[in-house]
Amino acid sequence: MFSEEDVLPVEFYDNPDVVDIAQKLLGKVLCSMIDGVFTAGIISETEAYCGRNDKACHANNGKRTDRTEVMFGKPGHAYIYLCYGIHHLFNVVTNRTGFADAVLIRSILPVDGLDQIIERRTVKNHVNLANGPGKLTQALGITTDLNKTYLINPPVWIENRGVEIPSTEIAPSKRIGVEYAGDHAERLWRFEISKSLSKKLKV
DNA sequence: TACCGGATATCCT
DNA sequence: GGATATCCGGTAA
Repeated sequence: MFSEEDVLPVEFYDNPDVVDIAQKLLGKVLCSMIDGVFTAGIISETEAYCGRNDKACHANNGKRTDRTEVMFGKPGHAYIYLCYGIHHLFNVVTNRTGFADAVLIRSILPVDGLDQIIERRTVKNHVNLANGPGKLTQALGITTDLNKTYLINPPVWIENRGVEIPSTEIAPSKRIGVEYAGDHAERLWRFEISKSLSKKLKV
């Protein structure tokens, strides 16, 4: 359920270092309350996208379009867009107004509403329910309808439940699917909780 | 108007 | 493990 006490405040997102935020989001809990159904999962994989000098970012170097406009707005809002015409991908807008930084959530470990998550995910395999950017939005019932929503209250918000991820348990790597970004694709701006710790956090 | 993408399920060895 | 069909909105021409 939504808790004023645990929700991440906007100050968390109002930070000029998006790579730092991408790491700090690991261990936090992405929550949704949709059609009266509460579901949530521990964020276990993220990617940082910077609005300046980052060819992998949709809003790179002031590229303002209808789609990217939300990234130039206030931190703590959701940037959700359709990928491959099928998948709804969820990002958190960070940094102050005018700076189009965002963190893509790539994977969560389901912790609340497992039955509803299984119901939403129309697949036979119930093992890897939310280990992908398109899978986790389906698991939590998040669609592009929720683009631009403010993530400090329902229907979608992020909580700090006190799970600390030591830096030694964070594995950096290259971002996925951004080959078109040339040399910027080489940056290690993808962050995952180590396999061993993920296992312990799994419900 | 035309191309292509911050991906995934399923089937195959 | 690897290959493959799949969907449609954004973007630039």
